[in-house]
Amino acid sequence: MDEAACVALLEEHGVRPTANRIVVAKALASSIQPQSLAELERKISTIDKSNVFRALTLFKEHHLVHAIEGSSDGTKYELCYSHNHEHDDDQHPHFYCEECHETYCLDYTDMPEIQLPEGFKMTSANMMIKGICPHCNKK
Amino acid sequence: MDEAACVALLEEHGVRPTANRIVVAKALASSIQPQSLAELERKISTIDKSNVFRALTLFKEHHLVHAIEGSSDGTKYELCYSHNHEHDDDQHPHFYCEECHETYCLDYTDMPEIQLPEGFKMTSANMMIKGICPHCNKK
DNA sequence: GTTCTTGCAAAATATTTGCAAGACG
DNA sequence: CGTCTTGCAAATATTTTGCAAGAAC
Repeated sequence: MDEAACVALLEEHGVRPTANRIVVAKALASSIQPQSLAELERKISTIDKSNVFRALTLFKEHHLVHAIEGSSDGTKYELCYSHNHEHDDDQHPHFYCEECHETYCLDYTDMPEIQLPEGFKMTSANMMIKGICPHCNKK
Repeated sequence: MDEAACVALLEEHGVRPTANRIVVAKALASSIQPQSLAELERKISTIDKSNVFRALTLFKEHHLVHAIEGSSDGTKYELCYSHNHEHDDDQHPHFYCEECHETYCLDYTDMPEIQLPEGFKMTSANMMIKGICPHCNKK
Protein backbone atom coordinates (compact mmCIF):
# COMPACT_ATOMS: atom_id res chain seq x y z
CA MET A 1 0.00 0.00 0.00
CA ASP A 2 1.53 3.31 -0.99
CA GLU A 3 1.43 6.54 0.91
CA ALA A 4 -1.61 7.92 -0.87
CA ALA A 5 -3.60 4.79 -0.23
CA CYS A 6 -2.67 4.91 3.44
CA VAL A 7 -3.75 8.51 3.72
CA ALA A 8 -7.01 7.64 2.05
CA LEU A 9 -7.54 4.72 4.38
CA LEU A 10 -6.93 6.82 7.46
CA GLU A 11 -9.20 9.59 6.29
CA GLU A 12 -11.89 7.17 5.33
CA HIS A 13 -11.94 6.02 8.92
CA GLY A 14 -11.94 9.51 10.33
CA VAL A 15 -8.34 9.48 11.51
CA ARG A 16 -6.24 12.49 10.75
CA PRO A 17 -3.30 11.29 8.65
CA THR A 18 -0.27 12.52 10.53
CA ALA A 19 3.21 11.48 9.51
CA ASN A 20 3.54 8.98 12.33
CA ARG A 21 0.20 7.37 11.70
CA ILE A 22 0.96 6.93 8.04
CA VAL A 23 4.18 5.17 8.93
CA VAL A 24 2.39 2.87 11.35
CA ALA A 25 -0.36 2.12 8.87
CA LYS A 26 2.19 1.37 6.17
CA ALA A 27 4.09 -0.95 8.48
CA LEU A 28 0.90 -2.84 9.20
CA ALA A 29 -0.06 -2.94 5.55
CA SER A 30 3.31 -4.31 4.52
CA SER A 31 3.19 -7.12 7.07
CA ILE A 32 1.68 -10.36 5.99
CA GLN A 33 1.06 -11.39 9.54
CA PRO A 34 -0.48 -9.47 12.40
CA GLN A 35 2.11 -7.57 14.37
CA SER A 36 2.57 -6.98 18.05
CA LEU A 37 3.35 -3.56 19.43
CA ALA A 38 6.90 -4.69 20.10
CA GLU A 39 7.33 -6.02 16.55
CA LEU A 40 6.06 -2.78 15.06
CA GLU A 41 8.29 -0.78 17.33
CA ARG A 42 11.27 -2.79 16.13
CA LYS A 43 10.40 -2.08 12.51
CA ILE A 44 9.72 1.59 13.05
CA SER A 45 12.63 2.72 15.12
CA THR A 46 12.01 6.33 14.21
CA ILE A 47 8.79 6.57 16.17
CA ASP A 48 8.53 6.23 19.89
CA LYS A 49 6.80 3.16 21.26
CA SER A 50 4.20 5.23 23.05
CA ASN A 51 3.13 6.81 19.81
CA VAL A 52 2.95 3.52 17.98
CA PHE A 53 0.74 2.42 20.84
CA ARG A 54 -1.38 5.53 20.60
CA ALA A 55 -1.73 5.16 16.87
CA LEU A 56 -2.85 1.56 17.28
CA THR A 57 -5.31 2.49 20.00
CA LEU A 58 -6.74 5.20 17.81
CA PHE A 59 -6.92 2.88 14.80
CA LYS A 60 -8.71 0.33 16.91
CA GLU A 61 -11.29 2.85 18.04
CA HIS A 62 -11.92 3.76 14.45
CA HIS A 63 -12.16 0.14 13.37
CA LEU A 64 -9.14 0.44 11.15
CA VAL A 65 -7.30 -2.38 12.87
CA HIS A 66 -8.33 -5.48 14.76
CA ALA A 67 -6.72 -6.37 18.04
CA ILE A 68 -5.98 -10.06 18.08
CA GLU A 69 -5.62 -11.65 21.45
CA GLY A 70 -5.07 -15.09 22.82
CA SER A 71 -1.66 -15.80 21.39
CA SER A 72 0.12 -15.84 24.76
CA ASP A 73 2.48 -13.27 23.54
CA GLY A 74 0.57 -10.12 23.72
CA THR A 75 -1.94 -8.42 21.54
CA LYS A 76 -1.27 -8.38 17.83
CA TYR A 77 -2.72 -5.96 15.35
CA GLU A 78 -3.83 -6.35 11.78
CA LEU A 79 -5.30 -3.96 9.27
CA CYS A 80 -9.00 -4.25 8.87
CA TYR A 81 -9.90 -4.58 5.22
CA SER A 82 -13.57 -4.08 5.68
CA HIS A 83 -14.70 -0.57 4.98
CA ASN A 84 -17.20 -0.62 7.75
CA HIS A 85 -16.36 2.16 10.17
CA GLU A 86 -18.75 1.10 12.88
CA HIS A 87 -18.04 -2.56 13.37
CA ASP A 88 -15.33 -5.07 12.74
CA ASP A 89 -17.14 -7.27 10.30
CA ASP A 90 -14.22 -9.09 8.82
CA GLN A 91 -13.02 -10.99 11.84
CA HIS A 92 -11.61 -14.44 11.33
CA PRO A 93 -9.78 -17.10 13.32
CA HIS A 94 -6.01 -17.01 13.68
CA PHE A 95 -3.30 -19.57 14.14
CA TYR A 96 -0.49 -19.01 16.58
CA CYS A 97 2.71 -20.99 16.14
CA GLU A 98 4.07 -21.92 19.53
CA GLU A 99 7.53 -22.29 18.10
CA CYS A 100 8.15 -19.20 15.97
CA HIS A 101 5.45 -17.10 17.66
CA GLU A 102 4.02 -15.95 14.35
CA THR A 103 0.32 -15.37 14.04
CA TYR A 104 -1.33 -16.47 10.81
CA CYS A 105 -4.69 -15.25 9.54
CA LEU A 106 -7.08 -18.02 8.71
CA ASP A 107 -9.09 -15.63 6.63
CA TYR A 108 -10.42 -18.21 4.22
CA THR A 109 -12.84 -19.19 6.93
CA ASP A 110 -15.37 -17.13 8.85
CA MET A 111 -15.49 -16.68 12.56
CA PRO A 112 -17.76 -19.45 13.82
CA GLU A 113 -21.07 -18.29 15.20
CA ILE A 114 -21.72 -19.15 18.81
CA GLN A 115 -25.22 -19.16 20.16
CA LEU A 116 -25.14 -17.04 23.30
CA PRO A 117 -27.51 -17.54 26.21
CA GLU A 118 -30.27 -15.01 26.81
CA GLY A 119 -28.96 -11.64 27.93
CA PHE A 120 -25.42 -11.84 26.61
CA LYS A 121 -24.60 -9.16 24.07
CA MET A 122 -21.62 -9.77 21.82
CA THR A 123 -19.44 -6.98 20.52
CA SER A 124 -16.49 -8.94 19.15
CA ALA A 125 -14.83 -12.31 19.10
CA ASN A 126 -11.34 -13.75 19.05
CA MET A 127 -10.50 -17.26 18.05
CA MET A 128 -6.96 -18.50 18.30
CA ILE A 129 -5.77 -21.95 17.31
CA LYS A 130 -2.38 -22.85 18.69
CA GLY A 131 0.08 -25.34 17.42
CA ILE A 132 2.98 -25.66 15.02
CA CYS A 133 3.07 -23.94 11.66
CA PRO A 134 4.17 -25.71 8.46
CA HIS A 135 7.51 -23.97 8.48
CA CYS A 136 8.44 -25.04 12.00
CA ASN A 137 6.99 -28.48 11.48
CA LYS A 138 9.59 -29.20 8.83
CA LYS A 139 12.54 -28.43 11.05
CA MET B 1 -14.97 -29.93 46.20
CA ASP B 2 -13.62 -31.00 49.56
CA GLU B 3 -10.05 -31.62 50.52
CA ALA B 4 -10.07 -35.35 49.81
CA ALA B 5 -11.49 -34.83 46.36
CA CYS B 6 -8.84 -32.23 45.61
CA VAL B 7 -6.09 -34.55 46.73
CA ALA B 8 -7.52 -37.29 44.55
CA LEU B 9 -7.74 -34.95 41.58
CA LEU B 10 -4.15 -33.85 41.96
CA GLU B 11 -2.88 -37.39 42.34
CA GLU B 12 -4.90 -38.57 39.41
CA HIS B 13 -3.03 -36.07 37.28
CA GLY B 14 0.36 -36.99 38.67
CA VAL B 15 0.76 -33.87 40.78
CA ARG B 16 2.00 -34.30 44.29
CA PRO B 17 -0.66 -32.88 46.59
CA THR B 18 1.21 -30.37 48.73
CA ALA B 19 -0.63 -28.05 51.09
CA ASN B 20 -0.30 -25.07 48.76
CA ARG B 21 -1.45 -26.92 45.71
CA ILE B 22 -4.52 -28.21 47.49
CA VAL B 23 -5.43 -24.67 48.48
CA VAL B 24 -5.00 -23.43 44.91
CA ALA B 25 -7.01 -26.34 43.51
CA LYS B 26 -9.77 -25.72 46.03
CA ALA B 27 -9.88 -22.04 45.19
CA LEU B 28 -10.26 -22.90 41.52
CA ALA B 29 -12.88 -25.53 42.23
CA SER B 30 -14.93 -23.15 44.33
CA SER B 31 -14.95 -20.48 41.64
CA ILE B 32 -17.78 -20.58 39.18
CA GLN B 33 -15.80 -18.55 36.70
CA PRO B 34 -12.24 -18.91 35.49
CA GLN B 35 -9.82 -16.97 37.66
CA SER B 36 -6.80 -14.88 36.83
CA LEU B 37 -3.58 -15.23 38.76
CA ALA B 38 -4.29 -11.90 40.44
CA GLU B 39 -7.79 -12.95 41.43
CA LEU B 40 -6.54 -16.18 42.91
CA GLU B 41 -3.79 -14.36 44.73
CA ARG B 42 -6.36 -12.04 46.26
CA LYS B 43 -8.43 -14.98 47.51
CA ILE B 44 -5.46 -16.90 48.83
CA SER B 45 -3.53 -14.31 50.74
CA THR B 46 -1.66 -16.98 52.66
CA ILE B 47 0.29 -18.20 49.67
CA ASP B 48 2.80 -16.16 47.78
CA LYS B 49 1.92 -15.10 44.27
CA SER B 50 4.91 -16.88 42.80
CA ASN B 51 3.75 -20.16 44.23
CA VAL B 52 0.23 -19.72 43.01
CA PHE B 53 1.80 -19.12 39.64
CA ARG B 54 3.98 -22.20 39.94
CA ALA B 55 1.04 -24.32 40.99
CA LEU B 56 -0.97 -23.11 38.00
CA THR B 57 1.92 -23.74 35.64
CA LEU B 58 2.31 -27.23 37.00
CA PHE B 59 -1.42 -27.89 36.79
CA LYS B 60 -1.40 -26.72 33.21
CA GLU B 61 1.43 -29.07 32.31
CA HIS B 62 -0.51 -31.93 33.82
CA HIS B 63 -3.73 -30.94 32.04
CA LEU B 64 -5.48 -30.26 35.27
CA VAL B 65 -6.33 -26.69 34.33
CA HIS B 66 -6.91 -24.84 31.09
CA ALA B 67 -5.33 -21.51 30.46
CA ILE B 68 -7.87 -19.21 28.89
CA GLU B 69 -6.53 -16.31 26.92
CA GLY B 70 -7.94 -13.53 24.86
CA SER B 71 -9.86 -11.70 27.52
CA SER B 72 -7.70 -8.56 27.42
CA ASP B 73 -7.10 -8.89 31.05
CA GLY B 74 -4.62 -11.60 31.37
CA THR B 75 -4.73 -15.33 31.36
CA LYS B 76 -7.48 -16.96 33.35
CA TYR B 77 -7.46 -20.48 34.65
CA GLU B 78 -10.22 -23.02 35.07
CA LEU B 79 -10.25 -26.55 36.35
CA CYS B 80 -10.33 -29.15 33.69
CA TYR B 81 -13.11 -31.63 34.29
CA SER B 82 -11.99 -34.11 31.74
CA HIS B 83 -10.03 -37.00 33.17
CA ASN B 84 -7.74 -37.14 30.22
CA HIS B 85 -4.21 -36.54 31.42
CA GLU B 86 -2.66 -36.19 28.02
CA HIS B 87 -4.84 -33.66 26.28
CA ASP B 88 -7.30 -30.93 27.08
CA ASP B 89 -10.34 -32.44 25.48
CA ASP B 90 -13.00 -30.39 27.16
CA GLN B 91 -12.20 -27.01 25.76
CA HIS B 92 -15.06 -24.67 25.05
CA PRO B 93 -15.62 -21.04 24.10
CA HIS B 94 -15.76 -18.33 26.76
CA PHE B 95 -17.48 -15.02 27.10
CA TYR B 96 -15.68 -12.01 28.50
CA CYS B 97 -17.72 -9.14 29.89
CA GLU B 98 -16.06 -5.88 28.99
CA GLU B 99 -17.76 -4.16 31.88
CA CYS B 100 -17.28 -6.40 34.90
CA HIS B 101 -14.32 -8.30 33.43
CA GLU B 102 -15.75 -11.66 34.37
CA THR B 103 -15.16 -14.62 32.12
CA TYR B 104 -18.05 -17.02 31.61
CA CYS B 105 -17.74 -20.57 30.35
CA LEU B 106 -19.93 -21.35 27.39
CA ASP B 107 -19.58 -25.01 28.11
CA TYR B 108 -22.92 -26.02 26.66
CA THR B 109 -21.32 -25.68 23.27
CA ASP B 110 -18.22 -27.31 21.84
CA MET B 111 -15.20 -25.55 20.50
CA PRO B 112 -15.91 -25.03 16.80
CA GLU B 113 -13.73 -27.08 14.48
CA ILE B 114 -11.61 -25.10 12.08
CA GLN B 115 -10.22 -26.72 8.98
CA LEU B 116 -6.52 -25.91 8.97
CA PRO B 117 -4.45 -25.66 5.80
CA GLU B 118 -1.98 -28.41 4.98
CA GLY B 119 0.95 -28.52 7.36
CA PHE B 120 -0.56 -26.75 10.34
CA LYS B 121 -0.71 -28.89 13.44
CA MET B 122 -3.11 -27.84 16.17
CA THR B 123 -2.42 -28.42 19.83
CA SER B 124 -5.08 -26.26 21.44
CA ALA B 125 -7.58 -23.53 20.79
CA ASN B 126 -9.00 -20.52 22.54
CA MET B 127 -12.22 -18.81 21.60
CA MET B 128 -13.31 -15.68 23.38
CA ILE B 129 -16.49 -13.78 22.71
CA LYS B 130 -16.50 -10.28 24.12
CA GLY B 131 -19.41 -8.12 25.04
CA ILE B 132 -21.72 -7.34 27.91
CA CYS B 133 -23.00 -9.99 30.28
CA PRO B 134 -26.66 -10.19 31.38
CA HIS B 135 -25.88 -8.76 34.76
CA CYS B 136 -24.14 -5.64 33.43
CA ASN B 137 -26.69 -5.28 30.68
CA LYS B 138 -29.40 -4.65 33.25
CA LYS B 139 -27.61 -1.76 34.93
C1' DG C 1 21.07 -36.64 52.10
C1' DT C 2 18.97 -35.64 47.89
C1' DT C 3 15.17 -33.80 45.67
C1' DC C 4 11.07 -31.03 45.91
C1' DT C 5 8.65 -27.00 47.62
C1' DT C 6 8.17 -22.48 49.50
C1' DG C 7 8.58 -17.39 50.44
C1' DC C 8 10.65 -13.31 49.36
C1' DA C 9 12.83 -10.38 46.35
C1' DA C 10 13.50 -8.82 42.13
C1' DA C 11 14.10 -9.37 36.95
C1' DA C 12 11.77 -9.39 32.67
C1' DT C 13 7.75 -8.12 29.81
C1' DA C 14 4.01 -5.56 28.36
C1' DT C 15 0.92 -1.89 28.62
C1' DT C 16 -0.31 2.71 29.63
C1' DT C 17 -0.03 7.62 31.23
C1' DG C 18 1.95 12.53 32.33
C1' DC C 19 3.78 16.27 30.66
C1' DA C 20 6.01 19.92 28.21
C1' DA C 21 7.45 21.20 23.63
C1' DG C 22 6.21 21.49 18.98
C1' DA C 23 3.04 21.14 14.86
C1' DC C 24 -1.24 22.13 12.80
C1' DG C 25 -5.48 24.27 11.76
C1' DC D 1 -4.31 31.16 19.86
C1' DG D 2 -6.28 26.74 20.89
C1' DT D 3 -6.26 21.95 19.96
C1' DC D 4 -3.90 17.91 18.44
C1' DT D 5 0.37 15.31 18.22
C1' DT D 6 4.89 13.85 19.59
C1' DG D 7 8.98 12.24 22.30
C1' DC D 8 10.76 11.08 26.46
C1' DA D 9 10.32 9.46 30.91
C1' DA D 10 8.26 6.87 33.98
C1' DA D 11 4.13 4.53 36.32
C1' DT D 12 1.40 0.16 36.12
C1' DA D 13 0.51 -4.30 35.48
C1' DT D 14 1.73 -8.96 34.59
C1' DT D 15 4.47 -12.78 34.26
C1' DT D 16 8.53 -15.14 35.46
C1' DT D 17 13.02 -16.40 37.71
C1' DG D 18 16.90 -16.77 41.46
C1' DC D 19 18.00 -18.25 45.55
C1' DA D 20 18.38 -19.88 50.19
C1' DA D 21 15.77 -22.06 53.85
C1' DG D 22 12.74 -25.62 55.01
C1' DA D 23 9.91 -29.88 54.14
C1' DA D 24 9.22 -34.37 52.12
C1' DC D 25 10.73 -38.72 50.60
